[in-house]
Amino acid sequence: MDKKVSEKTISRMTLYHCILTDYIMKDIDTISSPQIASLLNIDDSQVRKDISFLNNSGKCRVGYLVKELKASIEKTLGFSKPKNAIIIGAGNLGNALANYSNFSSYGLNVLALFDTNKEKIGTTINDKKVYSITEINKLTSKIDIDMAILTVPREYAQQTADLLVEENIKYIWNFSPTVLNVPSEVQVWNENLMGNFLQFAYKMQD
Amino acid sequence: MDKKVSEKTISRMTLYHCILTDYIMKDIDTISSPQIASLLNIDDSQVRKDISFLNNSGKCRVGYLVKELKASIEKTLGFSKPKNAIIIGAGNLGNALANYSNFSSYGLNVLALFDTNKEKIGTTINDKKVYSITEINKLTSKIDIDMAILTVPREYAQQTADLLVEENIKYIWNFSPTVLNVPSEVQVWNENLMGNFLQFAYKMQD
DNA sequence: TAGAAATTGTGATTTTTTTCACAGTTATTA
DNA sequence: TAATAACTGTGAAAAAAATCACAATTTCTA
Repeated sequence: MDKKVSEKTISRMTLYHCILTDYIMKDIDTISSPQIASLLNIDDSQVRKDISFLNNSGKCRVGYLVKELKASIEKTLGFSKPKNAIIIGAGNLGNALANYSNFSSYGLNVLALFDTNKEKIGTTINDKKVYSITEINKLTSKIDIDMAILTVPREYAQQTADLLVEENIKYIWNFSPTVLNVPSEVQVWNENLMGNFLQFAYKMQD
Repeated sequence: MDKKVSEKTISRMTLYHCILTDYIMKDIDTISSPQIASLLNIDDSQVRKDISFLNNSGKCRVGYLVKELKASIEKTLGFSKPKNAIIIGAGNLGNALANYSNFSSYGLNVLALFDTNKEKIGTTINDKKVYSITEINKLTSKIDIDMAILTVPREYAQQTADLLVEENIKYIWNFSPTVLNVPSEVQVWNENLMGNFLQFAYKMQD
């Protein structure tokens, strides 16, 4: 691993990546730091400093080569190593995520879903089977699961997380609006849609 | 409006709010800063400093009163003023969000959905009607819409945003994996699920 | 071809955020 | 009741992040 890049820089890089993808669709070959900066309402030197962590150099008076820069970001963000994931909770959100076909092009392979609802068990969502959550061990014992995507209702979130910890899953992408209590070796990424709305709402009351 | 609270503090407050909601469900009356801090893996003085922005005081040796603290956070985060929203794009994600019954208890009222797909137009999702996007003006001219939730595919995101700007909508909660180009008076909050995954994936490669 | 303009890359500076350290307070325990 | 332990609240210090400023370079224009 190269030098450590801060979480803030990584977060911005994912936005640069969006912009670059758009530019490629529009067949534009080059992009400058002031262009990126103005789309994101940030300082252009910030953009250049972020890019300086990649092994990438721009051209004076021209900017960066879009494709090259995109590839550099992908390398740093680790697109290269695909990750196996399971979705726990086949409700609306679990469904939406299972149908999100973009995931695989970003290196995230959703292998299956798990739920407790008997009507859902046995069905298929976007070619992925829905299993009973009691069968989770049958999968985890066979295949290395890198990540669980947790979309169960908040009242079941903690007990489901406990189960995932037992199954030795180390990374949980948590969409339940609750803070999970897990051992320190397990990492949780809180999506917290409700919280994000509240943050946005706070900005709105200006 | 009171003193300005930083975005980082607000972001943490939404997590404190989650924790407090859990504590209420568990019938626990008090909580201390070290308790909150250990759940979030942050410093306890950070928690206290954040709380100091609220008009709320804790008790030595006891901590904070859960209900009181939750109410203070809600006041600061502006739960009080309900916001009218429309969802643009009745696909999987739009569907999931329309079904998210929690929204209203956080002050977000989804009034309707809009789509271009004729099979969806006229249907109802969780008591909310789906209209043709060409009819958007009929609603915006009658009712004050505070926010649009954008869940259309990336290739339509910009043109849809342009339409929303025309309709004088000032806040866009953008779930498309693209950076929107809008006038400076319009505020965009990028949800960027893909980007968040990439950020998490970066943490995974340690 | 000379001057102007646009851009990168990066040290230095400033601002913001986090952490530290500890006085002051209160409940608990021996 | 006195000592101890567990808190809060907050200035001071440290660390991190963002911005500034500018030299160096390249393209464009007249």
